[in-house]
Amino acid sequence: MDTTAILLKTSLFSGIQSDELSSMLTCLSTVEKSYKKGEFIFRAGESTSTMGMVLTGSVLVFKDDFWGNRSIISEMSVGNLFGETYACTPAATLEVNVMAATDVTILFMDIRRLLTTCPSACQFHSRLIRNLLSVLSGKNLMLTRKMEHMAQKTTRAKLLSYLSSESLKHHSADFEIPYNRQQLADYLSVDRSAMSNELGKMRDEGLIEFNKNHFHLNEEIL
Amino acid sequence: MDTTAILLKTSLFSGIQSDELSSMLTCLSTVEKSYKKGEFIFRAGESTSTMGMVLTGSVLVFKDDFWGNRSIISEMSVGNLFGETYACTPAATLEVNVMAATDVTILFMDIRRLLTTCPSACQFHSRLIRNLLSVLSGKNLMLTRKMEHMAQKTTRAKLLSYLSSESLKHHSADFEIPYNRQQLADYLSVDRSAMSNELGKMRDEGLIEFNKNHFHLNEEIL
DNA sequence: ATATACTCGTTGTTTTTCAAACAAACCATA
DNA sequence: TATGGTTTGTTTGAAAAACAACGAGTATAT
Repeated sequence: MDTTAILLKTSLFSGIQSDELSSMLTCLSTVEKSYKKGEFIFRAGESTSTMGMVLTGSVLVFKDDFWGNRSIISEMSVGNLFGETYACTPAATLEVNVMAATDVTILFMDIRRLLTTCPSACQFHSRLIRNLLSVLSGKNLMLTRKMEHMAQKTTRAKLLSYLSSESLKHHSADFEIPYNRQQLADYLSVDRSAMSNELGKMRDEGLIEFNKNHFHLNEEIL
Repeated sequence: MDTTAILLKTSLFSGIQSDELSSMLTCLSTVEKSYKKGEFIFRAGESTSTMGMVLTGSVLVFKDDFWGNRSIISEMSVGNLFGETYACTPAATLEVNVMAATDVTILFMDIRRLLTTCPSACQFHSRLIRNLLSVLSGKNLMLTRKMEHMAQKTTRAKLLSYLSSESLKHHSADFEIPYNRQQLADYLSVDRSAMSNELGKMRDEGLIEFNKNHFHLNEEIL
């Protein structure tokens, strides 16, 4: 699938016509770039006036604290935006890292072109800005839901909270999660081995089944 | 201080001239309303197309889970917006509660007036929308910072993470926090008594001093 | 095919949290 | 000033999590 086809499906470009897109991309000074798995796309401490959109592959957004503990904020796959928060407040320096979770291609956009150019000059600026508003409020929702998982007291409760919400999101008791065990532990802020242990117990008790990244929730917890 | 003076200082109305304000307020169908401490302003499960701004007093934004555990997301004081995330996505129902933390007066604004009216009809709409963008990205920052506190493993680490960030915010080793003990525990997702215990130990070890809501961080942890 | 690195599960020990109950301090107000 | 309600601090045993170390399995690259 080419870049245009991908973009037209994203929430940022929702409502934009295919023939309008190319002039918008020029207007936003877009640059496409590829990264290998494990490479940093943004690093905490840097500042940026561009935001990125995942075109292929996926990225991880995370914070590392002073002691090296990693806290994963989210995984972003095709069509998702990252860095827009910092690009919106140019004074701020990045507080998060963004790393390629797989080989990825990223489309960078200069957000200043979106915010500072006179909106009436291009009639689609205002549409883009309102789309961006909706992207940001979606992220707020995502963050408050993640906090709900983290707020649970026990590892088991955190897992159930997360797995239930994934099940809801996928409209199915079967689904794949985008994290391996260590990443899931870093996402929920728990110890990996303790979490692995807890998953095993939950399987023994018949609550869930899983194989690698595939999970199935049994009836009793739905 | 009258409503106009308050509003002109808020980030939502930043850059708006005093003489423009009153027509904007009409345009946004604003309604002012008072609540007693403890009253609900929004309830999870409801839907809303209005967002609120705190004019006097303060409110708490929180989630209660099925078992009655409360997770406080944030306290909002004068000038802060709430509910804008849900007002931005009209389909969504509220996932949080908003309660008066003190006696408060709230200014409600119809966000649809902001989003759906033709932006060119009123030249200040676009300014407001961009301000709203900046408010939302500020909230994203706030949420990721809060997550950083919650991601810490021990109660002590959570407290230190939170208190340090408050100290930074106030540019001082002395500051007041907006929460009582139970609220702070609900904010950090820890047990109140264990937290109280930990605070006591930290005082004994000379790391911090506190009296009610006033805290002082000693040199060794700055 | 082999070496290497990575992932995942398991175990036992140590540390922390949880939950409940109670005491002390504080506040509003009658 | 007396009183009742609220907030805060303290203690305790029981439960849970964190930690560290190990081994098996899997994938990857040479």
